[in-house]
Amino acid sequence: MASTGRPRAFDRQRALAAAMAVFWERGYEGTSLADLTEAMGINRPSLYGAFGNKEELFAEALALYEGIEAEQITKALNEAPTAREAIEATLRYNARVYAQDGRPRGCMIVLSLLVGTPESRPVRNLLAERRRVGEHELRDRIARGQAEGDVPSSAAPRQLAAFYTAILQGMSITARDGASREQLDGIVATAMGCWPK
Amino acid sequence: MASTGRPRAFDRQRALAAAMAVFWERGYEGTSLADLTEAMGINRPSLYGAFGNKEELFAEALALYEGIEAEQITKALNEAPTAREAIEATLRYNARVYAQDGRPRGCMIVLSLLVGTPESRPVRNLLAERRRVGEHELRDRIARGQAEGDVPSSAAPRQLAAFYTAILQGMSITARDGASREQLDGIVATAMGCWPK
DNA sequence: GCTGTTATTTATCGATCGGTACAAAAGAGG
DNA sequence: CCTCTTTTGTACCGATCGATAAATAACAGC
Repeated sequence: MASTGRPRAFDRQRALAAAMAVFWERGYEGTSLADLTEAMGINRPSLYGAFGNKEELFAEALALYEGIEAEQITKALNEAPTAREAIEATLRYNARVYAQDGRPRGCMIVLSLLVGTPESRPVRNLLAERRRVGEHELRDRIARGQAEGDVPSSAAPRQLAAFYTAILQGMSITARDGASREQLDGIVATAMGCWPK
Repeated sequence: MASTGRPRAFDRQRALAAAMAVFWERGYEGTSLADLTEAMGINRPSLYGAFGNKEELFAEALALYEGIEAEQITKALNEAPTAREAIEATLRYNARVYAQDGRPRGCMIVLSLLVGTPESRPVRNLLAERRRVGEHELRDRIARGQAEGDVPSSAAPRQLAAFYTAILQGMSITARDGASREQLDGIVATAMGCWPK
């Protein structure tokens, strides 16, 4: 309801997308306010006025990232007829985008901040929580497959989800280390060999 | 041959071990010179005199870390009679130490610095190289198993090594996120299901 | 045109960053 | 004792960190 006042001179969403790209590439602690304002094309007070502070801007950039990625992941998870195909499609999709040109390699949620200063603890917690949610989505899909009969009743959805989550995290690091899509696909192929029979 | 001059008043190896602990816990960029000197119990000029600078100190701390870990890993890899047992022993060992109390969780080589500023690129390259070496050791052990006949000739050592490396990296993140040894062992158990038959 | 509100630019703020200059101190060799 | 060498503690360097104060500019409503 802020129809009054001087109108914002920049596209808030474009600026946010630029911030997301920098955080994704350099991580939370590796990104300075100077990096952000330069990439976003705005001055510091404009950033603070529109986004609060560095931490809030990161949280919003992360939400944008998830919003962009969620569509395809959700599609891969839900549209496949069996849990196994759903998990494999999710892994294959990530193998593709993690090594894609024109964007930072690997997953922003996994790579942005794993260790750091006590001051950045809230950001680490935020990211850990998002990882936990992702793992839960895998688990729910596997449990659904079990309920629908395409996953053996002897399988342990929680354990399988933890395993495929670890694989996705390892793939993010491997992608940052320069692995090609083919190499990531090789990891996916091997990982799918663990599916319960 | 520096028998002359004022003798060093601190234990260099103890100070290095303290630096290693801080780098391991907070990562390279998350650790400040103030953090280091406080943990090491020395003043700044002593640190620079004994270790060069932050980057060289990190490299030496990393070498110490590898030296400590290498013994058990090498033992696990070489003493098992088959490649499968060797890989599983390595994974089990890491599952145990990653979640062990009294030390930072996860692997220092994996977690210390994955993304960051352009200035820290040399450190990232150093860590990526160490990860590559670790992967190569797994590969060599699998290839040896193939030569010795306990691994199917149809198996792909390179692909298997990439897979188990990804698992170890994912386990490091999972451990940092608070996973118990039992949870990590569950991942190991699932991952061993991918072993070629 | 005037008022109220918000965004803009410029110029900082105090704190911390990694890294050192300098002089006093502690040993070895003479 | 004196000299040489290295380490020590103190105090500080310029640069950068995240974040703001203050003044000006651009709009809406009246």
